[in-house]
Amino acid sequence: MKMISWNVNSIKARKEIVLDWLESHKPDVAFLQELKTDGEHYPFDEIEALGYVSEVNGQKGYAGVATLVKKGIEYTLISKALLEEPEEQARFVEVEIDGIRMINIYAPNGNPQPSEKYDYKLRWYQKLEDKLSTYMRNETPFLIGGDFNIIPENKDCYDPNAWQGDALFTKEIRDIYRRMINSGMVDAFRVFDSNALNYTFWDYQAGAWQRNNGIRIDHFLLSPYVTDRLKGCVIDKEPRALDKPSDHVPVILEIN
DNA sequence: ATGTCACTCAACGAGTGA
Repeated sequence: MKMISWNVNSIKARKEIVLDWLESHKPDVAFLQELKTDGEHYPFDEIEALGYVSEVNGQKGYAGVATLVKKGIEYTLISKALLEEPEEQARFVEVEIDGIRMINIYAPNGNPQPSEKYDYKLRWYQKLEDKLSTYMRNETPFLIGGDFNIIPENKDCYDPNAWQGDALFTKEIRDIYRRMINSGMVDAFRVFDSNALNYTFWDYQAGAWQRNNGIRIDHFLLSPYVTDRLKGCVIDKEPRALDKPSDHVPVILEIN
């Protein structure tokens, strides 16, 4: 099974790029983030024409996530809310396929730090940790993918000094990621490329892409059951070089 | 050279978020 995670930074602005990419790569499941629409501009019809059902958790102009499942694959919608119902920010979709919980997240950015937004990020991640530790304790097979807005380690950014004090790189935030790893979840990308300087995001500003001044903040974490079935995990940098690109690129996960 | 982009609201630019 081929899965992808991609922060598209507006599905309306990125529609053609995303449709073209889906058509050529044909993932079975796609996690999209930062749709920036409540559904009015979500291309349900075009995506269905490519052979996908969309589970959209959207909101107007901000955040928003969608999980696309190829038609013919049986799935169950588990939830579109992490915190409580109804949720004020659309950042979560959970489905189950073949006994595996599949969680699509767009974690809060949290900048500036400190601020109310940073506190919200901490509260949001506390809820996520609670959910995932329950799954680990119960040995529920799961994977979680998306824009974590966490730079896990120094090697996950071009210039660690430039990110000091940023809400993506405080010790407090990196500790959240480390706790998830220490509890037994596996960072799928690092299984195959343990020291590579590969990024998933390059800022639009200051020629960040041309200078390869990027960060790795889009991840797939796997429970032990899913780790045993891991075949591959790669970052596709190609879409970042297109005209009018997203500032993030897709991460591709393959599991048996 | 903080060198960008996409959104909303009520306009034809300012403010916000990333």
